[in-house]
Amino acid sequence: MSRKPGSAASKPRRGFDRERAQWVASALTPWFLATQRDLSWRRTRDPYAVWVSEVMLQQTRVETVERYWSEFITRFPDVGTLAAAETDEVLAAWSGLGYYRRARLLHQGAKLVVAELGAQLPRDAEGLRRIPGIGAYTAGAIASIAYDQPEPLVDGNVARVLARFEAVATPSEQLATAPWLWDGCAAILREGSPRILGQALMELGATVCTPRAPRCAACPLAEHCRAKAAGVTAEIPAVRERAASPTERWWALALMHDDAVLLVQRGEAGLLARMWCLPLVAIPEASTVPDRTAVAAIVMGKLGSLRPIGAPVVHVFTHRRWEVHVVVASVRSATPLRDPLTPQTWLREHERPAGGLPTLTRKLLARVWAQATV
DNA sequence: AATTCGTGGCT
DNA sequence: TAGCCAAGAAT
Repeated sequence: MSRKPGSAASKPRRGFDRERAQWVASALTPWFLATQRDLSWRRTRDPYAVWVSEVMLQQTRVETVERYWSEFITRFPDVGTLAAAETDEVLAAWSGLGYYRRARLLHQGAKLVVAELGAQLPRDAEGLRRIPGIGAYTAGAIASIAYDQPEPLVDGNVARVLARFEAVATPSEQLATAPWLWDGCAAILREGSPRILGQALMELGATVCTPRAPRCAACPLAEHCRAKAAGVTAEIPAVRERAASPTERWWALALMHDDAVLLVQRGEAGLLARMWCLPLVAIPEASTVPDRTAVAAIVMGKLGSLRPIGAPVVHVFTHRRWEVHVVVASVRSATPLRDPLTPQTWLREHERPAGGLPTLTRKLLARVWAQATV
């Protein structure tokens, strides 16, 4: 067989032969059935509930999702209820989970399923893939877990497990889309119960074949693991260096009126989209004292003292670090903002807004109420 | 293809 | 402590 130099075919052979896939399936199945964690969403096969769990689990730890999933399912028990809900209700239920766009895409997806699919989730990955918020991984996860279909799913866990098992040093940023991984995963799922094997691959990556300090002594695949045999487990997958996240500095205005503080709803796009927050004013370079002119550009009426309180609240996002200095000022008007279109609400201590309240705002409010009672 | 999007726990 | 990283998707 002739092969063009440099083509994919000239690369070292990768992936699974049938025999190797069979062995993985036979080793993984009893291991998973004996050792799997008791997770809330594993007690249902309702495709909608599985869908919600998979979206919540995107880039989010199992322990965190355990605090949200049951309550969300209770509040929105089926796709119709979710589709009929207001965006702010959904964001309220998602508050603290992060990556809030997931909640909005899930909501959009529910609306699409109700409006166009008769409130029934597609059973195949291709159909699932067309729903907002469902990418290649989530489509495979729903198809395999909820419907027991041999549709491959490659998340960070599966990629790491299979890359190590085959000793393939694919760079981590390419793993999610590497065809040999998807083919290999599909080959394994075909050799047993996709519902069990898909979760087993992830469970192994999450609890045994961990990024650092993998517990190879407890691994059911260790016997035929090529990374272990070659002593290269620690080098797979290859990690890339990431740029340091810049620090941005803000004044957060705690505008007080009758023991209430003003919250504003952020814009529809970008960081913390549509979430409630204190009004923020960017702090110019080298500035240390609240700038009355900058505040007056946002707030109408006479401003009394602008009183900075406490040390700055530091909040770290994925690639941004915020240093937020809370500044308290009393206002006469109940509508103090210059922009009348900015959605606003007054909040007293122990109250919650009707909508999304991100962790950053919780931190800022804690600071406000702490000083208010002094 | 590289960026953008939260949060919390761990080392 | 400061970074690392987790059941990714969209653009």
